[in-house]
Amino acid sequence: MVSNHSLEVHFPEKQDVLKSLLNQEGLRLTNQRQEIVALFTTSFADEKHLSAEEIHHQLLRQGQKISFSTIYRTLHVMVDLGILREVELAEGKKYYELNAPFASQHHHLVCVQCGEVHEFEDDRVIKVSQQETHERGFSLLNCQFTVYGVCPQCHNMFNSGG
Amino acid sequence: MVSNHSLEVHFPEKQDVLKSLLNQEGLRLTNQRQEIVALFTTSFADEKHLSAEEIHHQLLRQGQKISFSTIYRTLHVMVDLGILREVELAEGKKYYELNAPFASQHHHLVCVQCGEVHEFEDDRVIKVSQQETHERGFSLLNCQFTVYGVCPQCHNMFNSGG
DNA sequence: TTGTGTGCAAACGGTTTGCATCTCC
DNA sequence: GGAGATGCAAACCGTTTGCACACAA
Repeated sequence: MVSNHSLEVHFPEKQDVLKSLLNQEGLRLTNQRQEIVALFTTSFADEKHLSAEEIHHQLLRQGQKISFSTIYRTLHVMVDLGILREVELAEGKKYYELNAPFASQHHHLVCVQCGEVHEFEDDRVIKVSQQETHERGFSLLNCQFTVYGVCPQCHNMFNSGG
Repeated sequence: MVSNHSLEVHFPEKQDVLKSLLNQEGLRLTNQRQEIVALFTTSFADEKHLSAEEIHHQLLRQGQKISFSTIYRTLHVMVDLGILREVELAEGKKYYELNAPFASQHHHLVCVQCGEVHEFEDDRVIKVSQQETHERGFSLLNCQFTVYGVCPQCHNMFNSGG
């Protein structure tokens, strides 16, 4: 059987990019910051929209001890650097995801029953943003488009399960 | 000079609609509920996106004494009845506005500096929502599209004021 | 008259902050 | 060595809730 060692390398170039982005602002690359960002950049992470609590939970499971203050402070730093962006998916808590150009410009379709989140891209959304801001003389910073509905699985549950 | 008495009538038919919507559900029309909904329906209200705190403030200024618990409970009732809907405009607090069909389907352009909110309509946004939900078998409940930018006035302030 | 609505105050949950200690540059 | 980062615990702030009293139907 072939060694899967290559799957386990730590992609040092990613850490270098992160380090120089931080150092440019007089900030430092710490273990905690690395681990938090890694949750968003590892190719095996299928859930890329993370709340502070989910980050805490995942790092604890990996054996990393980290405080909520550090998580919140790191998330702010990453948003300021443009590495992450905040998204509104559910009520009462904030979610974070990789920001463009580190990830594609996309929007979200959320099932209000099970919380499942789909991403999608559509140029029309960007065009409407550009048109509206241009017409009113605004500069465009950001836009959030979130569609709420019920997914097929949850539909079936209600229809068959009573 | 002509009396402006007609401007001051209380549009009793609006209260009747509200009362029957409530009574259908076994709920009651109280003074507090009337006053809260009136903030959204009076034609002179130029700021139609209100938070619980703004509602509290405006009613106090009108000499109405009301508690936050009543405001929050009323907002929930009105959302359940479909009269109001929640919108995400700023961080950390919820805003409410008249819901369709009591108001038009629209979206928001927000200045992140001064908080000014513009409403706009665009069929493309609804079409994208319908297309995405249809493609994935979701039912469409709701969508929120919010564009963030800087308005011309705030631009000028930064450019000229230093 | 009775069940719904209100106000008060306390609880709640996610987030922020002050401070002592630690660590990256 | 010194500025910046961390962890802890307490504070914070918008929101929710339990309970006694008030009021619409």
